[in-house]
Amino acid sequence: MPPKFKRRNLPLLMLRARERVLGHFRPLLNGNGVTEQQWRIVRVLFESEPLEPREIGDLCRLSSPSLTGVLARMEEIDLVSCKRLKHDKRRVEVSLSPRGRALAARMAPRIEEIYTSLERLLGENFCRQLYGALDEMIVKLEAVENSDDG
Amino acid sequence: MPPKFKRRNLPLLMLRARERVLGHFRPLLNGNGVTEQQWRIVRVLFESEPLEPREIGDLCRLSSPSLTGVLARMEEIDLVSCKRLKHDKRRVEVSLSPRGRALAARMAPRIEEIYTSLERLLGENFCRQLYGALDEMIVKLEAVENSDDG
DNA sequence: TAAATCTCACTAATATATTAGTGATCGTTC
DNA sequence: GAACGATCACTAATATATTAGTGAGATTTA
Repeated sequence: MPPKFKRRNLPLLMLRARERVLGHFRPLLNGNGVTEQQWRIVRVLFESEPLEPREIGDLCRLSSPSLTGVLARMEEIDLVSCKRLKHDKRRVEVSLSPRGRALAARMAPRIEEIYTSLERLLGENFCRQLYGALDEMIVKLEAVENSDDG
Repeated sequence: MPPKFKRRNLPLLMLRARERVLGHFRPLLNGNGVTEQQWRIVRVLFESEPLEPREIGDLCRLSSPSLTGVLARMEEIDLVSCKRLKHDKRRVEVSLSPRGRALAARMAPRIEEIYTSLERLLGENFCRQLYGALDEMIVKLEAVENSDDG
């Protein structure tokens, strides 16, 4: 029985690889009571605060509808605080709460440890090339998305 | 303000790259009324039929709970048929329906076209190395998952 | 062969993803 | 400055993801 597809399923292959990577972080995230998506947000806010939902969505690849729920839950468990801008009532400003900031500070070194172990498993050179390849993919496959603007 | 993390968010980077790839397939999938997950299943069944849920879950990286719903919906819209095995009533056998098989046959060449255009955008050599790198990651990061068996 | 164990699909509950659409608000144009 | 178009967060509806747990049914063990 010859294969009916010449190419392997690339999105599936990328999903598999990503699952493996996430598998190394998941215990830490679960142990600290944050989901993967919540951690993405905590992480970007820890680097630069405050941010607006639209910016967070772009940085963390979360759609606007997803973001609405995620931010609501994060505010619920006191990870972030959201306040509407006075000069533009459409917009919202999101910041880490003290608890969220403490969580980020506490988790950061553990996260780095995991990256160190990943680099040991994969090799530093491999990792460098991997990041480069992913960046290159994102740039080269980006144009097509925006080509149906007009 | 120095960065607080030495490493970039690798799962996020992989998600971004995967999103770009999927962006090229999504119009075709949506146009044919199948979700990404449903297409993964149709595709593996088109290559080798029949399969059991557990096998499909492993091949397509769908958890058992997700699979239950996805397969139910696929049976609902007549893409697959599920029948329980006589000699082992725990197990189920999933096959493509005639309609599912026709869909796969009709979509296959369009899928290949998209891969061709991706290869043109990224370069054949790049793609070959990409597949290799992802395979390597999956193997090298696999051991750790199974190391907490005992 | 009865009990303990294991496998399998499935349920339950909550969190996200995806697609389409909406209302309030802002900037621009006339 | 009122109509217009654009932006923004948000809602609604459906599909998946994740984690924990269950019960029927097969397999192993005692």
